[in-house]
Amino acid sequence: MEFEDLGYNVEILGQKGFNGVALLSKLPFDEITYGFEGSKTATLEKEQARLIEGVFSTENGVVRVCNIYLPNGNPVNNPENTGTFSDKFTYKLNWMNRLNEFVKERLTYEEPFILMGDFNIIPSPIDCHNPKAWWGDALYRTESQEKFRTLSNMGMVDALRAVSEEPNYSFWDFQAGAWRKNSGIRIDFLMLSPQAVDNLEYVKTHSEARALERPSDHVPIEGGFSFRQT
DNA sequence: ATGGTCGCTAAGCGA
Repeated sequence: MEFEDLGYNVEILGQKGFNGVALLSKLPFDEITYGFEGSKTATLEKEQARLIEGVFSTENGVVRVCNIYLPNGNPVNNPENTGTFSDKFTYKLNWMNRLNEFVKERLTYEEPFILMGDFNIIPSPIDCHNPKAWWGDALYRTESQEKFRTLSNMGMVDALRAVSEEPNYSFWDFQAGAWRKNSGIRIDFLMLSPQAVDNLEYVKTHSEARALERPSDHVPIEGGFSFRQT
């Protein structure tokens, strides 16, 4: 694997052709958590591969980093349109409930904790180019936004919004010339515990990556920290 | 309202 050749420690939780998350680290992993179940085998048996967490030791203490791929949840309604939510949207809401419980526990540790990844949530109108077009979508409806807001209510801070009021989109669809029209959305975040916010130096959205050849539809969000002695 | 574009994997699905 080429990332190992570059000196990274690599941990992956993946389901080929479906879901997957990974962490690369130059520091060794002290602990790894695969999904809400914790172990790789239990998680792959019982749930989708959407969460991986590593704990690292620095000379100034521990840092906990969790990468997620939150379910998309579309289409929201059942095809018969009886007003009932689809299995996919229900899975999304339940997954968010479990995430919120997971984060609540992490916050009791009072560690620098970084929760990052594809949240598949557009938190507010400023986070999309055309709010009207997204209304009712699984990424932009009250049920989803409320559960995302629970993270802030518990004390997690949206790192980008701590430093910028500009839209800073992280995703532009491959379809309908979305990149050309700057019809983007901000759905990828670094959410920080208070102890992580205290050490945040900068956040940078690498929108230039969307103009590469054969790009991803997402772009990287870089967070810079300088962890001090505690 | 539909289809628009990708990746994965070899037809159709999910995003």
